[in-house]
Amino acid sequence: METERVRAPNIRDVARLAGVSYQTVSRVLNNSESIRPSTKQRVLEVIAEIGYRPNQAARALVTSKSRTLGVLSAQTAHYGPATSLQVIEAAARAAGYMISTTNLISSDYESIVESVEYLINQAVEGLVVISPQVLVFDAIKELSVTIPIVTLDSSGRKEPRSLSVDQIAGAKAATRHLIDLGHTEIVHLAGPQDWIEADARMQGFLDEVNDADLRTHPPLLGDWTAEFGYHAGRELLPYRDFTAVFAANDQMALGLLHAFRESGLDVPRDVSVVGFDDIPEARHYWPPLTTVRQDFAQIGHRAVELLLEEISGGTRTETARILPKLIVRGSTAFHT
Amino acid sequence: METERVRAPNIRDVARLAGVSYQTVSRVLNNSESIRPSTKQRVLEVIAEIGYRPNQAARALVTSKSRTLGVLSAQTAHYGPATSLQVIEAAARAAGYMISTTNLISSDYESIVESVEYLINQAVEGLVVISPQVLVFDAIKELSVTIPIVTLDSSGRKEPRSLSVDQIAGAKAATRHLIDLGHTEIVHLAGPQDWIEADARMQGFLDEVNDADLRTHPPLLGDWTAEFGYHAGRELLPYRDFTAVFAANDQMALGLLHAFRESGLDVPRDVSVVGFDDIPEARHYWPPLTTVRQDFAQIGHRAVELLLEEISGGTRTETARILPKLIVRGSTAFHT
DNA sequence: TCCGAACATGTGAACGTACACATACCCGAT
DNA sequence: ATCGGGTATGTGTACGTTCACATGTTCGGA
Repeated sequence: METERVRAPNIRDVARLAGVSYQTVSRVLNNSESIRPSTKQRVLEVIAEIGYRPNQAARALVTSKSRTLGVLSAQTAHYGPATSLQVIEAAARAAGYMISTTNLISSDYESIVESVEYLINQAVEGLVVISPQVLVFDAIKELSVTIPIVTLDSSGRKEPRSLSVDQIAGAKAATRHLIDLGHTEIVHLAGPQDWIEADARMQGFLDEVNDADLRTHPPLLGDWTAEFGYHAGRELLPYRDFTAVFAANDQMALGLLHAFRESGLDVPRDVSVVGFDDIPEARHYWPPLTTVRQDFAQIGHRAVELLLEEISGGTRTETARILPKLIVRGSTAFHT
Repeated sequence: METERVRAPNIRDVARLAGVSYQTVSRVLNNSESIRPSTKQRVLEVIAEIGYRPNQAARALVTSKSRTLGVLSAQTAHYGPATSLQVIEAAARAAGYMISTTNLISSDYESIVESVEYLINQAVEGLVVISPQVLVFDAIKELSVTIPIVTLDSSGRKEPRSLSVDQIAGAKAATRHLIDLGHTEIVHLAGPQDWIEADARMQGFLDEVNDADLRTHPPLLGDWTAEFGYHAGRELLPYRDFTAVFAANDQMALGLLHAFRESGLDVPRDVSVVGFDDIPEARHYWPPLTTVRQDFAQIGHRAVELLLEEISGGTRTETARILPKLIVRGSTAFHT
């Protein structure tokens, strides 16, 4: 029966029990070469036996590397960001990094600055910005952040390292689809304009509508929620000067479907609706939603890849570009 | 023009510039009392001027406190866990803690152990287990984890510190609602049985059905997805020996709605459907879904509260209990 | 005027690891 | 036998902070 162990075992405890110096133990831990296999074996046995775990704080202190990545996100309760986040966490872990997350609740400048500072204080080695809002860039600039950053961008901002999901192309594809079906009066239910993604989708929509010389309906600015989509739908109804709506995400599209159905309109016979994201539920909405698929998992994965590459001194500056894909389902039909 | 600063300023740099000892700076940083206001002021000015940031690693090393909470989660892309996680992160941050997350992808024992070990290696001071699977408890036991744990439990497991959302009561309320509407043939579309939540909901359903002396249909075991709900709905159709379905979450309920509608059945006229969770979209499904609301935000908040309390030496052992609430919408109707 | 207590500040260590460098060991070629 | 060079291992130190303790400083009361 031993006495109560009050202190966690450290590298020197291991060394003593294995009959080697602490430096040898360190070498084993860091997979250094030029260690005799038998020695390594012995050390590993002692480690397993006494349940030694390297002290990350001590490591971080001496190497001045936190092995932590910061993620600045928003809307983490939504499918897209949540999925990306999940993949980022897994990818980072696989690479021996941990993740520190901040979820932006309000989008005022102050809280953004606070979040970025929080991450900086964690000594994160790199930063992933998910679904960035415009102000995030300002905050990063003002704080003169010097660590590598990857933004899951979408615009023409031309940050040196951004992972660009071509939202504009996606929005254009969605709009083009409606035009090809014969629709000439198309309304866009946009996202909040301080979101880069929302802005890009609106841009794509406007571009395509202009190219086709159609009348431009002023877009409605929403907040991504189904609730908003529902109310927007109800407000649109009295006018009936449109035959199709392109919503900036699937949730808002769902709200539209609800509002239209409730008032006796049939989708897609009377109105066509297109969403964006292709969340897993979209194909089970009624009618199944035509939408634009983004591969959130791939986005998260590439983001970590890019970031780690830059942290380890890579110099590649091209921006990765991911193309979203139009998924045609039952919520769109020919305008007759 | 100074030379390139290659090293981040430390506490001694601050001390020198402020004309005090490093210990005084430390005191300022830790809000120690008995510091002359003018001294504190001067130190703070220097800190702001040179952009000094305390080195967390050094702090953690000497205090042997990581100020990190571990979160063991699953399904983080789903609304419920994602919402809880988001709140947990915010609450922890507010308390000066950071969060280290692991998302369980597969539910095999090995990967659970790996995840727990990962968190332990981060030297987390406490552990929150979201939507736990049964095996998680075994893993925690086997690894003889000694840090405080709060599980967002739901069962009668009687862990000393669990935050119990009374899933059984929720499931009973949902089932009772259907019975009150005159339904006697009710099917339960359950979640995966290695999930404690899924098990508890099934339990509540079975209890209520037995209490009412109704015929017990064998529950279907699903995987939480709308896709599964859809296929389950299609498989149920040929039998038509039921008039109501209680799904263990809203997504599966959505799939059911899809399958039923597709085959010409009207919900709620021909079949009533109840979900669970009350995700924000549920009220915009067609028909708007009757479901059981859980306050995921509150859950996350209380979890952190409990955990921090225990970390700081609290000894309260009662389990907090949160009651979900039945939300009646259009997907349920009297059986005629 | 002096003393003691409360207050304010300073000094020496320790936390656990990795890095730079020093040393011991082994083997083959001279 | 001796030397050189690779391989294997050991020793000293630094990282930046907090803690325990030591010292200096101020102020009211005798």
